[in-house]
Amino acid sequence: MVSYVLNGRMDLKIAPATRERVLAAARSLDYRVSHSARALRLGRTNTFGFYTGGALPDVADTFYRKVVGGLQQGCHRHGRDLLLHHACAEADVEAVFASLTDGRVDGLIVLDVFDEALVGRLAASSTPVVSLVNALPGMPAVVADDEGGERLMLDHLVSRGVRTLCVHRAGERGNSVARREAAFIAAAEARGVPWRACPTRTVEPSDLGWLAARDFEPPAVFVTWMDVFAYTFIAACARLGLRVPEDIGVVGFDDLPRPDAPLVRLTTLHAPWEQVGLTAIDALVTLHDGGQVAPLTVLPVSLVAGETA
Amino acid sequence: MVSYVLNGRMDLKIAPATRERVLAAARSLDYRVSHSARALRLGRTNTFGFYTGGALPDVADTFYRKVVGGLQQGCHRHGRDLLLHHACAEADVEAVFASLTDGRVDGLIVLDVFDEALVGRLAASSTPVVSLVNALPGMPAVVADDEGGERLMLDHLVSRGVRTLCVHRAGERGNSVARREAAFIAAAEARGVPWRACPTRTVEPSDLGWLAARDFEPPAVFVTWMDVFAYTFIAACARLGLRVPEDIGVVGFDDLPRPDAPLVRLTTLHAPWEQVGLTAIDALVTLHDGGQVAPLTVLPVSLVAGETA
DNA sequence: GTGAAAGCGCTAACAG
DNA sequence: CTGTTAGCGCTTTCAC
Repeated sequence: MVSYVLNGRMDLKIAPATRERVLAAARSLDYRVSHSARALRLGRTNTFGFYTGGALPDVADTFYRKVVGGLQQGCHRHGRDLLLHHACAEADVEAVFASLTDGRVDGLIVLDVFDEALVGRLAASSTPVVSLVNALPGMPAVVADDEGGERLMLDHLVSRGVRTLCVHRAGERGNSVARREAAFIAAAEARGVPWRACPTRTVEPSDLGWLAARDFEPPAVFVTWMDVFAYTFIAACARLGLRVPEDIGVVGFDDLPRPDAPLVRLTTLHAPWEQVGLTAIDALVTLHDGGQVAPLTVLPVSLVAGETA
Repeated sequence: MVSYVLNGRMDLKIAPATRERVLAAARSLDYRVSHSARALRLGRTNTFGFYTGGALPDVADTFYRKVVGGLQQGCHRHGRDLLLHHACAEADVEAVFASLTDGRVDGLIVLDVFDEALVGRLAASSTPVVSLVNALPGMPAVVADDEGGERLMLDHLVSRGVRTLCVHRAGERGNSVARREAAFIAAAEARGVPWRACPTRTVEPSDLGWLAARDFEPPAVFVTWMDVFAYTFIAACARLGLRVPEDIGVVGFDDLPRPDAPLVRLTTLHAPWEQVGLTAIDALVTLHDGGQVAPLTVLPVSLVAGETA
């Protein structure tokens, strides 16, 4: 059995002479396995796919790398390959769905799929799908404990004697950022700590009027839901001549490494994004093998007490 | 011809009634094409692969996104899919080579493949391969004009009356960073402008002695080969109490957008990384169709006069 | 222990 | 214009 030899299988007894004969022939013919043929025959590809809706904004890069790193590690542990599907902005839902479920991969990890029709198709398909970071209807998800993290953050800020909570209103809905915001506000209200909304979408002067006017009572902290936004805020403060944290503090979420050395160590929440990716692959393997997985897996988040609040 | 109908081919005349019959059957059976079967039959996958050696460091994220964006756009234009291969650090060269050439993709774009054995195998394989950013022996490459860019930069600095050129010695060899460094130094010497080497590998105090001691005569500029390093340098200057560009200027290369708003607009060289990716795909398509491509394609770089030098 | 052969789903060529 | 069929390269079952 040529196939047995080439795959290095030891479960069948093959005469050493025969084995060597096969190997020699393969070498001389410059034999290369055909992935397509094997996949067709086996009905599986030993490959998992990663699909993220639309183009990832540049700001998400480091986060993305963390997640993909976890996926890679998980795939490696289970002897699977990882295929990074590329979102095609112009393609319609059916085309994207077709290309995701054409048998190229045995299962799918999805992130930031906001198209409800696509989510529905994927949830109903026979391909196992696991959602990352955000829970999606109809499929298991692996997420960070956004709510628990924000409660930790509120406790931290209260213990530091903060007087004014300037809460970032990003205007997002139904995703992890929105959950963080809701959880923080709920915690503040439960503790009776006053807060105010700061609709600082960008660092444009029009959005930073409250900051430029120093329209807050120190000690104040600006509470954001992503590190990258906290860093942007720090840059804006520097431009406006405000010191962090003396004039106003700032906190984030993610605890992602920065490409350039930041001027300060940010006070933030550490979310285990690699672990999220790794856990999602574990779930996908279980699903692919016909097992059951929890509809929602929540991974813990911890406080990183830095210098900014 | 069921196949003709399902593929929406109009070159063969099919009776509308038959066409509709086929389509109805496909719908009722929830028919889905099999990528593997089609690939096996056709001997092609309409997919190009992107492979980058080892894990990409976090600092390269934005650059990576730019390049991949260009690849994606190019693939889309040519109706190809893009498969992002994942480097598996533990796997040996033969295993990586086998997985890259198992017929999963019709051609390969490679970036930062430093293993010479792997380069040799790929160059000798029947799979078309195009190298990006760096030229590699035995395969066509698409690169930015590192040398021309650095000449532009030298001219700019000279015209601004710089007196001391502190040149970053990154210690890299044989890649685009090394080419930039060599070209800048050659241009400086050709113009008779003095320069000195500054082995600032990191922002550790031990590497920044010359900067902390202000061991340079203003107006001085620190010349680096990547934006990310220039930003790191700016952060170090801030920590040491030096102003940029008053005390010392700094310039970079890449002109990549920053996730957070930078405090200053960096003086740098704009390299068209998306265009590099796009051009590489064009070349790969030509190669795959049996055509010839130039061994080296050099894309122009332009000066971005910012506020830091 | 080893060789032969069926068949995965698809496309293209060919006969009707 | 339409139905049938060979065969892509692989794995696995079945005779030998």
